Parts: sequence; C-alpha cells; structure tokens
Amino acid sequence: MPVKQRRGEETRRRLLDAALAVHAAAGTEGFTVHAVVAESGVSLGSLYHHFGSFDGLAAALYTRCMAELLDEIVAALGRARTPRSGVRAVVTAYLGHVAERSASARFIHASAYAAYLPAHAETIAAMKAPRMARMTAWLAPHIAAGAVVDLPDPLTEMLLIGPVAELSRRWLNGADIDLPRAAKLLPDRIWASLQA
Amino acid sequence: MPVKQRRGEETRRRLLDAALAVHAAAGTEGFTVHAVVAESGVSLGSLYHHFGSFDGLAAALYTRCMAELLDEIVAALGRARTPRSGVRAVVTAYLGHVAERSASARFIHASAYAAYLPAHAETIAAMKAPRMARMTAWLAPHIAAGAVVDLPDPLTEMLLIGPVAELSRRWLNGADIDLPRAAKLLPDRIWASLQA
DNA sequence: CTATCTCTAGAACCTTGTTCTAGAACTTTG
DNA sequence: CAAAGTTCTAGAACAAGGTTCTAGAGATAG
Repeated sequence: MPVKQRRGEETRRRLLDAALAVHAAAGTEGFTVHAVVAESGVSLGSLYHHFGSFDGLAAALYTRCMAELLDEIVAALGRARTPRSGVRAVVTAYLGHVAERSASARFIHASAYAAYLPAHAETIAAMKAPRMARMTAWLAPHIAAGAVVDLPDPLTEMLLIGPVAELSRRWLNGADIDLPRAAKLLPDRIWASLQA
Repeated sequence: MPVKQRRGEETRRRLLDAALAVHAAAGTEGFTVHAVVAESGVSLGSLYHHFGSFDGLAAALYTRCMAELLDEIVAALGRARTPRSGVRAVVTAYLGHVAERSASARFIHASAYAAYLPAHAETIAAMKAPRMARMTAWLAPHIAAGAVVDLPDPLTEMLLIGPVAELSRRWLNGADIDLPRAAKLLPDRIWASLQA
C-alpha cells in the first residue's frame, strides 16, 4: 500500500479518535473543530481536506460508531436460534454496547439528528441498509412460520429498538435507571409485542 | 394586571411564536437568534432580558410544546376506561399531535437533547413530573388488579412511548412511513408488551 | 414631579466553523 | 535520477452567529 495513502488513513483515524475523545471529555458544548484539531495533533487544513466540514467529520464518526453497534447486534442475532432468544440477544447487545463503550453510545445518541442531515444521509443509509437487511432476513422465516407478527418493517424495527434506544438515551444522560435490571426485564416484554 | 408586566408577557409570547415559526420554516440550520429577533419584530436585548440565552429561549419553547403534547396525552388517557384503550388513546394522541401540529412536534424532536442540558433540566423536569404522575396514577389500579405488568416506572414509560417517539422522529424526517396505518397497528402491539 | 425600576434597543464583541494560500512529501514519468 | 504533478499538511485570515454592554424610553411609587 502506498505510503501517502497510509498516512492519509492514519490522519483520518487520528481525527476520528480525537473527535470521540473530545466529545466524551467535553460534551457537545466543547466539541469544536479547534478542540479536535488540538487533541489530534493534526492541522485544521487536514481536517477539512479529509472530511470537508466539521459536520462531515461528525457524520463519519457517527457512521463508524453506528456500524460497530449494528455489527455487534447483527453478530449477536446470528448466534440466536429462536426469535425470542433473538430479541434477547439484540437487547443485550445494544445495552452492552451502551454500558461498555459509552463514549461511542453517547456520541451516537447526541448526534442522532445528524442521521437526517441531507448532506450525509445517504452515506449513513448506505452503512445501515445491509445490516438492517440481515436482521430482516433473520426474522423472515419466523414471520413466515407464524411465530412473529407480520408488520411493515419500520414498525417491527420500532417495537424492537424504540424502547431500548429511549432507555439508553436517558441512562446516558444520568437518569436513575438500573441498566442490568432493565436488560433482564425488557427482552420478554419486547418479545411479547412481536409475538404473533 | 400591571401594563408593564403584560407587555413583558406579550414580548415573551411573540418571541416563542417567532422561534417556532423560524424553526419550522428554516429548520435547525436557520434557527438563529438574529432570525428569531427579525421574525418577532422584537429586539435582541429583549430576547436576552427575558430568556437569558438562546438556549434559554429554546428550553422555554421546548417546555411549552412538550407541555401541550403531554396535556393532550393525559387528557386522552383520562377519557379511557380500560388499560388497552388507554394505550390506544396515548398512541393516537401522540401521533395526532405529530400529524396535526408538526411544527411543534418537529421542534420537540429536534431539541430532544436540550432536555438534558443541565441549565434547564430542572425546569423541564418540573413541567413533566406532575403530568407523568397523572399517567402513573391512572395505570396504578390496573397494575394492582393484575391486568398490567408491574415494572419500574421508567420501563413502562419506555415500552409505551419508545416506539411511538422513534416512529415520529423518522416520519418527521421524511422517512417513508404510513402514519395512519401505524396508528392502527401499533397500539395493540404495545398493549401486548404491557399486558400482565 | 422626580426617582427608580423594568423593558427595549441595537451596536460591538468573541467564539467557532470555514476558506485560502503556501509549502512539504511522496509518486510518476521522461 | 530529475523534474513535474499530486496529495497532504499547515496555520493565518475570514465570516457567521451567540453574547454582552451601554443607553434610553416608558411605567410605577413616593
């Protein structure tokens, strides 16, 4: 691999890592171009060369974090055999990510609106689509067998992740929530909403 | 009522209305102090006199919009007799608000993060607490009677509004979702997750 | 009537995202 | 190997938007 290209990749990675670190340490308030540049040890010019804008950097970081989260969820789902255990796997993977990699989770939730910025929507959609498709495909036979209720895809998705996402958002923002207890109780409740 | 105080109230109201109008027309991008001031016909000094900061204005508007939404939900819940119809009433009221008063709903969802800004968190919590308490109180006898599952309050809340909130967020951002159809299908699914 | 207090006004300021120009480092080609 | 071209890095200058400040107009109280 060409040296130049590798250095570029390295710079991109350093900027993304620095961005996550700054966001975790200073919150949305302190999350600024200049802070990220200082933390990364890279220049402002490089940031704009690689990401085009600060939103571009944020979108790239969002994409990276979200991809990791979805990959963990898809992997957990792949290990499940029954739809009920699949639901439990998804919830556990999601909440596990939130608990163990809270910097990533915090960034995802803080910039949820970014997923809809027109400029970057298609990049994010392109990352999500295949992963969501794998989940849909996993569910399909169980729907066909009559074990899982047959709803429009977005609704199934909402029932599955809506409560978990909202719960995570609150926990990340300091609400008094017992996450392990929630991880025990929620899956069967969500499963009840999906059972045919 | 003193004239001066009434004029102050009027100015506050004009600023809040202008803020909602600007946000609806120009989106989060164009939602700036200067734009709000221009739209309202009031001066910048007045804005800072009454709200302290731009975030203060946003928090006040969020509080007002959220209070209206919650009041509609609580009112709808009050008219319901069975827990199942209560769930349907809540979902219908929420989605109705989103469909009919989308400027308000859009602002609520766009500034969801604002609910956690330390500076304004307690104001918002003070608005929410009594309304949430009314919902909890409505549910209590049904839980006692064994008709509704007994979970920690936040979890019940998540199961009830999580899917609806997430669905609304996507619809507001242009996702291809059939809202009336969702309003028909969701309530019984959510009810299934809450049924004991 | 005058003193004071609240509200209104908008210019000046400062932080933060973006652009611009220059130059360094690597790759390719004659 | 040398020179041209390309990509990447650098940081100063710029622009836009949030905040502060000083001043003055209008209402209320003594």
